[in-house]
Amino acid sequence: MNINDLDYFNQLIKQKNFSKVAAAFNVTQPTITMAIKRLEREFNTTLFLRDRVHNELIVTPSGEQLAVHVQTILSELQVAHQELNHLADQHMVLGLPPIIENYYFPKVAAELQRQEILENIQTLAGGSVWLRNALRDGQADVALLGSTEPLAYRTLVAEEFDRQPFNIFVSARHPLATRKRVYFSELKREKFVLFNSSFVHNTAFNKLTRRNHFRPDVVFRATDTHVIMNLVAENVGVTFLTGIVDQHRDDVVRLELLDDEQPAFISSIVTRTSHVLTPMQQRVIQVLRATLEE
Amino acid sequence: MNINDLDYFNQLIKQKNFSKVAAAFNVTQPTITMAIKRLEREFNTTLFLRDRVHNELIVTPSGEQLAVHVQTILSELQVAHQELNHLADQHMVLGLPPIIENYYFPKVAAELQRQEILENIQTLAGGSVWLRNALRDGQADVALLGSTEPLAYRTLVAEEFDRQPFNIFVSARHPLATRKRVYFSELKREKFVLFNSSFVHNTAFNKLTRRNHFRPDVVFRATDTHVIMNLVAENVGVTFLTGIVDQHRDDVVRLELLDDEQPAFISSIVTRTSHVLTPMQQRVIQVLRATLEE
DNA sequence: AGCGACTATCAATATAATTTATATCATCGT
DNA sequence: ACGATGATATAAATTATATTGATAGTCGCT
Repeated sequence: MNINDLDYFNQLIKQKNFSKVAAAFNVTQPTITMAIKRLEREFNTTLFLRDRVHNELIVTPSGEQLAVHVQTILSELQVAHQELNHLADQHMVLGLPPIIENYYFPKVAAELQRQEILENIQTLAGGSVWLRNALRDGQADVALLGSTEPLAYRTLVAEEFDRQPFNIFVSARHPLATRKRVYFSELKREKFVLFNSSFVHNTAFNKLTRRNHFRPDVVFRATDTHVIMNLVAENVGVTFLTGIVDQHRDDVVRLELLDDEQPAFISSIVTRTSHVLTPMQQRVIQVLRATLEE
Repeated sequence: MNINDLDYFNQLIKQKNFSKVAAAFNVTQPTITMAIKRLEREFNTTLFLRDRVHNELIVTPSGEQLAVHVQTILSELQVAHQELNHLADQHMVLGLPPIIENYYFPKVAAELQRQEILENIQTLAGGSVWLRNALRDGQADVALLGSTEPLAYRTLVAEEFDRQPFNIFVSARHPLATRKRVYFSELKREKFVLFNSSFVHNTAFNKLTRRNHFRPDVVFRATDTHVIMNLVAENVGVTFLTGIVDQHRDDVVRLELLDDEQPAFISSIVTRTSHVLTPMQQRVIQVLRATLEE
């Protein structure tokens, strides 16, 4: 059996049209016909019903079932390709969401540099949700991810290294600036400056607004903490961030939340279950652990 | 890329000898050489180091990494083959450990027969541990499994339908027969008649003996409840079983355990995550649910 | 009836895998 | 040092397999 046939099959499941699949792979239409025939013979079953009456291609239960396996086979191959590329180049790709890159990574980088392995690390930036997929697809080998629940995915191994409460940040000129702690419900009338939706902050924030039954007035969304903090300082709105962000400014005040059952910002070191760590990668992970879990 | 090449590669990882792999597949040795070359070109890397000095084949890190993926790919294909076979034959294979077959399945079978789908079900007997692997490898499509902990495996979905405490059964002539409840520690000096090690009962039993710091005197092990019960009735020893076993005899007395934190016999309906249920299979599972979860 | 959108069939051709035969390389025994 | 042995590699010939190009079949639509 040839991987090509699986590729063709996979596309046919999606496109449901032999000719279009052929075009997509730059081969002629009979090629696809033959490929599917080969698979049908190999598995001794019918995978598609060519319904000429309604002019549509119907996937049989066998076809549906095979499609599931073919998917994992193809993605497994894709991951293998990427992993072996990284191995050949002697580098590893470390996924880092901006917040973690800003507030945890400097410490790590210093140690990695001391051990002369920083040069072997390529970082990949992106929101935690996006990075989780990149990790699954083999684009990244290791990632530091934020989440509001402990990460539990089939294909990933996560090791929690920190858990931070979320805080509210307001301008020093804001009425709440004299407080140390607030209930989330006290923020019903506030304007918010927040991260955009690729950040876990939003999951947590949404949980809290839903629990407190209000629709927040979000006046701006950004992807950069400093932009958000500057807006907060200008009293454009208040924000919702972890305590780990920059606190070295006197024009912004941090307030703790008094609510019970607050969501937490959980940071984890995550790898694929299928990933075999090289000695270099093991050292990197050990540095991550040693530096982050303290 | 050809699946054959992956097969050859997989064997070579295990056997570390080109000629032997060739022999195993009934092909000539250059075939293997070429197959590995193709893979090395495809992945643009070296998979094996041919160490002629020490006359051994060394797997490179890339080789190790690829091996992991090749394994899952091949097993995925194997599962696909079996599943499609079952689909074509319009049957499903239901894994049943003997205890569950005896004490839960009769009810289920009656209902399945009423719905005329019993004929489509092939049962596969075996211990819960063995059946778990059979399910993973595609030999079974659905299984009812016993366990002492909730089942949580990457590739399997489990749905608990019952949880039973374990009980002690003694002969009516036994000194403890007048009691209703005992502590497990009171059984230190007893002789035991038990199931053999392919049953989860053992896991639970061992937990209790360890917790109570004693080495049980096991005088006999069997695979059949009735054999065990007959021996207990004859006062050969006492036994440790779930309460669901046959209680319609007056020569044996059931005692509950008074211990805190007792292990439980958890019964679950288990399927593969990758398995697509046909309408027939869905009906079967619905019958299982309806009959068992009540 | 004829056209358009699909899929199947088949002989010819192109591509790829396997075999057969032989070469290379390192080791071991004498 | 020499030849035998066990292992993998190489190259040409052979065999097997995939793809193409041309064409035919089927159905709906107008």
